[in-house]
Amino acid sequence: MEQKDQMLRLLKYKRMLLQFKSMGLSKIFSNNLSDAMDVSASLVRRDFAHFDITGNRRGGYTINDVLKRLNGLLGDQRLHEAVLVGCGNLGRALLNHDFIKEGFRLTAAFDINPPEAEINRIPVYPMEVLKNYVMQHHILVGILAVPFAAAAHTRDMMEQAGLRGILNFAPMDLRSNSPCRVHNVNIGLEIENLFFLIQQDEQKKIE
Amino acid sequence: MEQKDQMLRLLKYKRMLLQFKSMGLSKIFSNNLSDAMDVSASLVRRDFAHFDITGNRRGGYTINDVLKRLNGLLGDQRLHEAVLVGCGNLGRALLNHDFIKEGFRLTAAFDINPPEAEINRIPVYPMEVLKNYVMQHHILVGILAVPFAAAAHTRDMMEQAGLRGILNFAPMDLRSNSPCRVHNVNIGLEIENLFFLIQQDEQKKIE
DNA sequence: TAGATTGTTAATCGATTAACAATC
DNA sequence: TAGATTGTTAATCGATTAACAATC
Repeated sequence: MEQKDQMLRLLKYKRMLLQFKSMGLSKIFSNNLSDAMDVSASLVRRDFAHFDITGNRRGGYTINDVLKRLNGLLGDQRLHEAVLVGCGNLGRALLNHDFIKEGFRLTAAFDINPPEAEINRIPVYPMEVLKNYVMQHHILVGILAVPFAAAAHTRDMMEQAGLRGILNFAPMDLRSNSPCRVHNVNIGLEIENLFFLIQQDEQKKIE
Repeated sequence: MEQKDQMLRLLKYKRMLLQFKSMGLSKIFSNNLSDAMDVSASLVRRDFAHFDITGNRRGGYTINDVLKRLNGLLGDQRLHEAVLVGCGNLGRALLNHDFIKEGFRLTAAFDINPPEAEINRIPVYPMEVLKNYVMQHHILVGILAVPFAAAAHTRDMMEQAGLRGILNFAPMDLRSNSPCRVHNVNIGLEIENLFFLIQQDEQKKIE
């Protein structure tokens, strides 16, 4: 978990600040961000200080300045590119979703058996050409959306293709190995966790 | 984050043990679980001890015993039921996915403007009847899969309908209020986070 | 018995918070 | 000036780990 949480917070600060900015604000207090997100004002200031984001001891932080600094920290602002592997239901849904606003786009999709030549104008290729495509286009990140049974094998292929990061939607936690980061999004696990927590809430109410 | 992580670990232990069991094992060491998951052996033993799951100082833990205890802890084993709100691309994909193996099923879907009467045999109703349905069927958990602009409003409707937990897929973090838990799954944020971490990896390599 | 693994304690670690002096 | 907010320090908190005695 280390500083991964902090990075996620930086991304959230950025999004939140863009929202405040679009509402016409130009200054912001650590307190405002604390209210708008689930973060203490102390932590906002600490995060900012840690990355040399400074404010004014009377007037708070200048949104534009903070955004400038965050953009610098969060890396190149060109549109990021990623590929998708697995064109089942979930894969198709992701292909049909427009992620431009979120800073990246899917440039190609892959499937052992491409159901169509393209989906939402994104070309669909057979798995065999994944490696070539990834290397030629210098793609770093891929979304894995294949069924349980194919997950582990697909992960290996994606890593061998040279991808450095994988967002895994298959219902099986995949491990992260050194050259390739894997983040798991396990929908079933999240739902079961919710059920469990709610059940506990009920029990507490009774006690 | 508190003990939420611990609960997630319990769910993962369960899944992992089921896998080991299906492979024919009947005994397991804390070390095995440590190897198979991203958890130290120490933590496995601590988690188990914390929930009175005991093993044998020579032969490790009996998988069936642990599973029995975990099932008790993780709550009723009847199939959990949830509803889905928002039948766009992502919503449809979720409706077409079979979550039975993961312990729950979607019993109904809702949309301001139902595109079809049913999807994958799951009925789709207009939003107006959400509250009635949730109350009549004692549904506790809902998946939110509407666009950004509708997210906050939809969340309110779901809470007012009586749902106690929401899994939010809209690209906007929603806050958790006391009677209703909200867990956010922000795909865009996850991807951006991956890009950022990878970029940092590169920089470290250069240094 | 000798060896291996659990169960448990104290130590460590890192992240978060509280508090307040500095200062705009 | 008086008041408010940052920047920063030390205190707190909780989760994880290391280590080892108990014991099968």
